[in-house]
Amino acid sequence: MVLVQSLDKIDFIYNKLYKEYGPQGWWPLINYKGINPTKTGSVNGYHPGKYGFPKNEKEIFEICLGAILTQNTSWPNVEKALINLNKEKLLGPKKILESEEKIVKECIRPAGYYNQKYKKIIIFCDFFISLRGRTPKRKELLNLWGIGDETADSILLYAYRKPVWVMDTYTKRVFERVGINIEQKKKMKYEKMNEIHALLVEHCKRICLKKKPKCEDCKIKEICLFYF
DNA sequence: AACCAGGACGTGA
DNA sequence: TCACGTCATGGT
Repeated sequence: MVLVQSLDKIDFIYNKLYKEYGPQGWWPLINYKGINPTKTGSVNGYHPGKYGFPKNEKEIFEICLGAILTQNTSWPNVEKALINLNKEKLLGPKKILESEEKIVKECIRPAGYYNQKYKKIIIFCDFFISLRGRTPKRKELLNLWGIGDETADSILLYAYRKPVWVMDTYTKRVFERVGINIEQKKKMKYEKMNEIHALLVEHCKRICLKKKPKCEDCKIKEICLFYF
């Protein structure tokens, strides 16, 4: 116990969850499906243990689009939309802008909110082209209609490999439970930031954020303020 | 068959 | 600031 408390909580969580779940291979890319046989319903595993993604502009764009499409939406639905777009050869900003509204909306329909998300995507395509390959600033992303804190940080972390925290429902949940002040989050190298966020998502899906949390199976319960 | 998913925005208090 | 309604499909 004393030893645990003396360790940094973030490191403790990272080590425990990594040992339990293994590398998660985020962000999902549709051309790297199913490499990792481990899964929890929504995820097939992608490129676990490899942090060299995205490898090109197309993959960067795909991640950005996925980040928008997955707003309040389960990943399988997003994946359907991305596969549809890919089939229509629309996984590129210019292609989408040149395409008919009807076509694009039909592709992204499985991801839900397709009217709103179409609008968000069009705005983002414009912005993405204007970047000409450079990394966007967080404020620039937030200025875009349809991109809030979480989507912006997801894009920065997974599309542009910036070591930032994505404070989504899952991360907030664990931080709250183990008593990590979200104002004093520790920054680490990109690879670790990438992995720990994915691990927190996996942990919440399996254990912490289920209707009835499975606290008995939780590997980090020793530092949980809600566990007795 | 309700419930909810890797949110963001607009509105009114 | 903050609480609430809206947006929509698909899996459990």
